[in-house]
Amino acid sequence: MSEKPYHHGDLRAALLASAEAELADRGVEAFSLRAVAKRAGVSHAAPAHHFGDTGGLLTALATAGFRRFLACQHQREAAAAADPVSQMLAGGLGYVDFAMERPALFRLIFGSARLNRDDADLAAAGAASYQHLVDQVAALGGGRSDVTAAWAMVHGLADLLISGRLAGLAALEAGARDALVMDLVRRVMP
Amino acid sequence: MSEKPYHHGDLRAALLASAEAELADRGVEAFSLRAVAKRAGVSHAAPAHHFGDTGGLLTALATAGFRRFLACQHQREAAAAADPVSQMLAGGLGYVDFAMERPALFRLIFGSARLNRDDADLAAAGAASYQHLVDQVAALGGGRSDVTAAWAMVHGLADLLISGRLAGLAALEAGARDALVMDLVRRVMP
DNA sequence: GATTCATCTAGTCACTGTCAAGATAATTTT
DNA sequence: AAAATTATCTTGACAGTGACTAGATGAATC
Repeated sequence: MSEKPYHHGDLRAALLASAEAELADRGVEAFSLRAVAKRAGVSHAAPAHHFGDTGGLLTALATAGFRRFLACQHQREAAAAADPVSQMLAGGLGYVDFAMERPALFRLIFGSARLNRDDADLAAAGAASYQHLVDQVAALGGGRSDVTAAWAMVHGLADLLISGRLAGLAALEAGARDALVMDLVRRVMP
Repeated sequence: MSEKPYHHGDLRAALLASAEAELADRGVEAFSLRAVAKRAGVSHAAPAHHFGDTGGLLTALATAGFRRFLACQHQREAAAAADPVSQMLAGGLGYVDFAMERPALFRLIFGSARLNRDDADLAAAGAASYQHLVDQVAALGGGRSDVTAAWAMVHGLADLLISGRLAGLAALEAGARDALVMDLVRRVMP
């Protein structure tokens, strides 16, 4: 196979990977479409065909990010006991895991103004995440306000952690941090 | 006084005001130094003398923002009863008020990567906000983990609200929303 | 095998942040 | 009061950016 075939093969996936790397390196605010293209070894206008504009690429990245966000929670849940309380605590830990492992992606998903809010895939991925939380709270016999309480607590923890404002908590060894996070989530359980 | 004196008089303050307006209009990610200058009716390089670069202007804006953030809480607290519980609840309401009134500024303060983290004034303003929370929790007899719990809860609420993910809560009439926020904060009190 | 279509490149435009050089006015010094 | 110094602001330049157009390349279809 030649070094530079005109057709990339799976440029869409390659661009998404490059975009995530760029996002992690430079953050949402310094995100550059041309830098993504350069990283993928492709011309500066190549992304346009697959994603339209920058917002389209970021939206696709956020959609994939939402799915991995859920996967992160499922991973923790699979390693936990099956009772609703343990499952909910595990979900919270997965939430925080994702934020700390991919802070820029977390911020993109939950805070960026550059996403196409009316994108169907993105909305579906976001709704799936929300539904997961609702299910967990329902399994505990909780209602609307319990969902809000749990979400706000875990989300606040995650956001403050990656902003560096919970330095004491962030500096803890992983096990100790998990214990503290679980303690906090327990406070808002129905 | 002529229409366009060479020396502005108080360009620094004027630029800060323009910057905040720009921030509110276009968000952190689309923030443009040149647009700020144009808005203030001044040449594109004028801001550099007062703030250095874009990060410098945003840092100054964030510093002022932190002070107004505290003022927003004080305003609520002044209207509340003097007991520690009421004061703490009022502080939480002020926290959310600020976020909903100036979402972009809130995001800048707590999330932006474009701030000079080692700026002394910014650090001091941030520390003052944190200290206020610590004091309120201490007045309730709470400790470290209570501070984290309260902060995470209120911050998570604020951040989710301005991201549009708590549409149900955001749509509530102000009084009803306040009641719900207070109910949630009460859950994490020591 | 010819045509059609998807994919990618190259070039352009207005806009951005930052730097350097110069113009203008206020302040200080003498 | 006059001169020198300093602070403030403008102008012009540069590389980098997102988006658009036109065109080149190769795969798929008929």
